Parts: sequence; structure tokens; C-alpha cells
Amino acid sequence: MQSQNYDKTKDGVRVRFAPSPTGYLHIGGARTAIYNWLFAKKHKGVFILRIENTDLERSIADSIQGIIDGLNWLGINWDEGPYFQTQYIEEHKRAARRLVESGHAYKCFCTKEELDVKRKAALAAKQSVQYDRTCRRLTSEAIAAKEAQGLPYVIRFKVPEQQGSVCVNDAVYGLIEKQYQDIEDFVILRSDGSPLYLLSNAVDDIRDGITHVIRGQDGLANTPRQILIYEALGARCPVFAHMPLTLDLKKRKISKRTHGELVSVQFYRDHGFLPWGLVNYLVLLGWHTSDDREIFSREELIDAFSLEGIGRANSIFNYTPGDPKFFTDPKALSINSHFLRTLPIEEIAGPVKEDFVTEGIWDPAYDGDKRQWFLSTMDLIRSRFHTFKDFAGLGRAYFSEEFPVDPKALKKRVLKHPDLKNWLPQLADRMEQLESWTLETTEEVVRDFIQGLGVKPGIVINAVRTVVTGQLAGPGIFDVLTAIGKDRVVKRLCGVRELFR
RNA sequence: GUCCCCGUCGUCUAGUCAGGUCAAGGACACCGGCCUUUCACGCCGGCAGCACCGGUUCAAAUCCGGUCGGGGACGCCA
Repeated sequence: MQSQNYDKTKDGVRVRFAPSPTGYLHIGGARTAIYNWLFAKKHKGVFILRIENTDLERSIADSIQGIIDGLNWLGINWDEGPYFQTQYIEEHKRAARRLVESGHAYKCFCTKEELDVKRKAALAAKQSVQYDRTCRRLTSEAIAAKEAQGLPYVIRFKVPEQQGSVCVNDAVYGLIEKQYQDIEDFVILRSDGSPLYLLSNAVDDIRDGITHVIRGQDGLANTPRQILIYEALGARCPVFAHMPLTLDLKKRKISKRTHGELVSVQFYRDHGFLPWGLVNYLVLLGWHTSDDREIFSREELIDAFSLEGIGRANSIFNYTPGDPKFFTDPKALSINSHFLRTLPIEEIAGPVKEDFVTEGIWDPAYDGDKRQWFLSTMDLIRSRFHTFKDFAGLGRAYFSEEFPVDPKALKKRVLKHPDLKNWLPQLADRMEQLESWTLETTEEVVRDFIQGLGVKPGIVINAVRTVVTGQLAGPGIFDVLTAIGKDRVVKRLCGVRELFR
């Protein structure tokens, strides 16, 4: 058998993301996809999406939609696919047969029951639990006889019985050696004729011309066996690069089962993350440059990315359940808010609009006459926000006449000084008479009013902020007043009496 | 039970391959200060770590050995 190289594109980089169809995109999976995607972009290669469903029963369309949606939202675009593993089952079977013919695999007639007994015995004797290779020693007559009886069989891979080992030169973990004697004759085809993952995966990667397999470290232990398959099939091995896993604070693998929605990409979309904020956070879980950069634009990240930067130690998704301040890893939030307050304002207008539409506070004029106002107001308030949900939440008073008043702010900034009940409407009267409504004129009228009262400026100013925005804190008050506008300010200030009830 | 991998601040990590310039640097979080009408932003400062033990060496986070701790793989799962 001659060696066939991956020459799909004259040895250009070809990588793939091969999730199983679970119905949603897991952040760990997203991270794997991101690394592959970055590697492909960096080397101007091809990124393939391949759905690894060997389970024919399931409704594929439904269960892959979540994955596709997640990748699309993140902006991780693929060049080929999605391919489906089920489409290639015949090819996998042919490969298994070919391996039997070439003497690299054999039929095994042992039943599950027999194997179970042996396994238990081995366990009891504290021996390693490997298949004892009974059927490997069957004569061709014995095999023919069993086949004639119609006995079901699986196909097992013949692991070399000599001394020695399989070597993997992992791009991340370095040289990994696995003794032949520590590998059992693993099954590659079930007794019902269907192929197993180890085989299918290798065959698919060979067919797709995959040059670099970038995947989770949980695949590391499979690699020696897959290399045996590659070699037996006469194929050139891809470069393997295993990435460390992401665990929770208790060092458990993160999963939807134990961590819920929090580990799905969808959750971050629903909670106001910018897609790139999530990408930037995820890429830092197990990868780093040797300078101190942590914030990247798309182009910067593609340029900076390399397999050498991938670490070997598992990282932890730093999330504390029930944390009142951080609903997910604080670092994720901080990266997201960094982008939220530094990106050109136009770039966050999109997601904010989408949210406003669902919240029912979108004004079509924000795309027209009020565009400038919309953008500058977002710009004014964004430095305090963590997600774009905050615009319709904490920032609601700027965009809607209906907004809640924070009870803490009300108590501390308004109710504490009963005189405000009269002062604020008086101030509103003065404002009413202003010809122009600018930073300067509003400041002048407010300061003048305060001077007349002879009280500390903060008392009035903070009360105005709370009454006008519903919040304890916010931008400089005169910025707030100009942003919200004379009519609404006056109306809200006069409404202070309501708040005293 | 067998095999493989990993171990630097609470978290993400730089530094480990080519030992000294590391009495260990950055980021997030936390604390304090400045700014200020508030809160953020920004700026300045602080807290906090080489898992442990032994060896090699003039010198070890870095090399070697062991211990402990963590993770992964050992399926007719993917």
C-alpha cells in the first residue's frame, strides 16, 4: 500500500471542527472551533465543519441547528461543510474490510458475555483489562467454520505484538510514547457492521485531507490508536495538537448537565455578550502570547495565534454559582465590557437595536433623525456597562418614558430630603424658561438655583439624577440633562411628588 | 487496577526547551488613592504565587529523582 499524502490543496492547511450533534454549542466546543478557525485563518487554510453523528436515529437537522447558530453568532465561518459522518459509513466499513484483507485487523467472535467474564476476572486479579486476543490466533479453518455457522463478529485492530511503542509528536504536549503492549486490540467495526468512532474519525480525516488535528486533550489518549489506523491504511498522519481542557472550580469537566445554560454559547448571546468578547475570552483559556496582550481585534488575534502559545495545564472556568455581582467568569465580563466601551459606537448599535426591538423600546428614528442622538447617548452611558443588555436595563430612562426607579437611590437621594418635593418642581420651572438647552445653560440654571437655596450642591444634583434616570449613579448630571432633553427632564422633575407617596 | 498528561498569585497566564538579568512580570477580581455632584472610565499604588521533599550546581520556578495533588484514557460511546 503506497503512502497517500494529504494533497487536497497542495498541502495547504486543512483543519476541522467535528462536534457531535448535541443541539447546542458548548463553550468548550466553541473554544475548539475557535482554535481551529484561527489556525486556518492564520495559514490561509481551509476550516471544515463536520458533524460526527454515527447515530442514524436522531433528527440531525434539529440537533445541529444550535451548533450552526452558535458558530454563526460567534462569527466563526467555515469554508467546507457541514459534512455528516453518517454519509460516509460505507466508506468506513470498506476501510475496516480493507484492514482485514491487509492483515491489519481480524474478525473476533467473542461475545459480550464472554468478554465480560474475562474483564471481571482480570479486574479481580488486579490485572489490566485488555482483550486477550483469543480470536487473533484462530486458524483460517476455524474462522471459516464460525462464519459458516453465521456467528456474529466484530472487527478488531491488530496491535503489533512486538516490543516498542507508538510515538506522537504532539504540537502542544511534545513527544508522547505509548507501548504497544499497553494498547489492546480495539474494536473498529461492531457486530452489526457499523463502524466505531476511532475508525470513522481517522477515515474522515484522511478523506478530508486534514493536516492538523486540533482538539481537546481528552483525545490525546486516543491518538496512538488512531496513528496505528493511519499507518495501516497507508495514510500520512496529520499533525496533532491537543489543547488543555477547561474545568470548573471543582476541577470537573464543564457540561450542560452540571452547569446548565451557562456553558452554552446561546446563553452569552441572550445575556448581552458581544460575540467577539466571548471569542476573546475563550481563546485566552489555554492560550497566550508571550507579550502581555490580552485584548485582540479579529485581525490581531489571527496574526498572533500559534500552536506554540497553547499551554499544557487545564484551565478553570472561574464561575461561582450564586455570585450576585458576576453571572459568569469575571474575566469574561471584563473583556466584554472592555469592548463595549472602546469599540466604535456604531459597532455596538446593532446588538443594542436588536435588544431594544425585543424590549419594545426601539424608535425607528434612531435609524434616521435621531441617529446621532442615539449613538452619542449610548456613548455617554456605556462606560458603566458590562453587557449590551444594560442599555435597555440600567440605561432605560434615556430611551423610554417608562423606567424603574432604584429603591436604594430613591431612599438615599430623594426621600432623605423632603424639601426636594418642592425644590425639584421649582427647578423645573426655571428650566422651563430656558431658551437654549446646553451643557452650559443647564449648569448655570442648576447652580444658580442651588446657590439660592444655600444647600450642598450634591443634594440637589444627586436627587435630579435619580429622578431623571432612576439610578443612583450615572454620567455627569449636565450631560444627563442635555441627553434626555428639556421636556422630559421638566416632566420628570415635576413628577417627584409621585415618588414621595 | 493499567497507561498517559498536568501542577507559577483566588482566576487567566509570562518566564521552564537554551539555569544567573526573576528577592517571579502582566491581566481579571479584591483593597486604597487621585479625578468628581454620584457611579463608572482613566491614572497611581497595594494584597497575593513557583505544590512538597531531596539531588545536581558557584547559582534552580527553570535540570534530575521521589512524594502529594489534579485531570484524561482504558466500551460492540463519540
